[in-house]
Amino acid sequence: MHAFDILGDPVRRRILELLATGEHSSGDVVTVVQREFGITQSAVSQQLRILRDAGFASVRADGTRRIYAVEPARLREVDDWLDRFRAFWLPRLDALATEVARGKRKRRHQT
Amino acid sequence: MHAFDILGDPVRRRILELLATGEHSSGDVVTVVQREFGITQSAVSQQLRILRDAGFASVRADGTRRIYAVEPARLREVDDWLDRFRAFWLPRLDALATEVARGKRKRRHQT
DNA sequence: CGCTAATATTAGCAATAGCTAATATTGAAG
DNA sequence: CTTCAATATTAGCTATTGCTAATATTAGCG
Repeated sequence: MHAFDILGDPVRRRILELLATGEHSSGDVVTVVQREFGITQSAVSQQLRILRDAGFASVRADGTRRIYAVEPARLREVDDWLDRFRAFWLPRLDALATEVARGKRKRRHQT
Repeated sequence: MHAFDILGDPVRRRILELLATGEHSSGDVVTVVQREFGITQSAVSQQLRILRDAGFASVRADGTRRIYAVEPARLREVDDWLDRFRAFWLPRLDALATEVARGKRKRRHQT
């Protein structure tokens, strides 16, 4: 499934924003999302599963808790896709910045 | 409408990829998308309208032709949203790269 | 004008996505 | 080994989305 299909949902985006700040238990995520979107625990759990299955998040058990963390690879795909548009808002990188940008791009698909 | 909602469709993404390489007439877009997705002119035109309405593309008339161009602002939104995850794949920018990255970020929301 | 080419619009249909309600699973603690 | 708390799963409903087919619009040209 394409990265953008996953990011097309506001609940999933919100969950990822939350995970961007650090690990969180399923319960934590439910609390926040429930407050902001007014949906059930079930709905949040389903979205967490979608994020897992799509490789945007990983889980580990901590007793009866499930601790979720963001998995950056799929988000890098989005960043890579944007490369083709960067020329529009970075019309001319000077030599130095170009080097850095190149280095950054090369480093991709390694980790 | 959120940028990601627009980018969640493969036809729309393909159209934007096409426009990233330069301006194209509606007909050009139809030809390419039709070949790759097998959908009608109508469907493509509807997607072009969605891209226009959402601010991802602009049009100008050239006789009976409509020439489409990519409008980068909405794509920058996506780039901005990704900022919160960049720390995951750029764990430590050296001083130089940091300067460049900062400059880049500051320049946003100006144009 | 009347015709044609290029494009846009509309109505209606079908597939999918995301939700709720109900239920299942799993681990810890008494 | 039962009970409770945390989380996941399933079935089924509904709203939305993207499509086709048909039709409308507009510009250029004879």
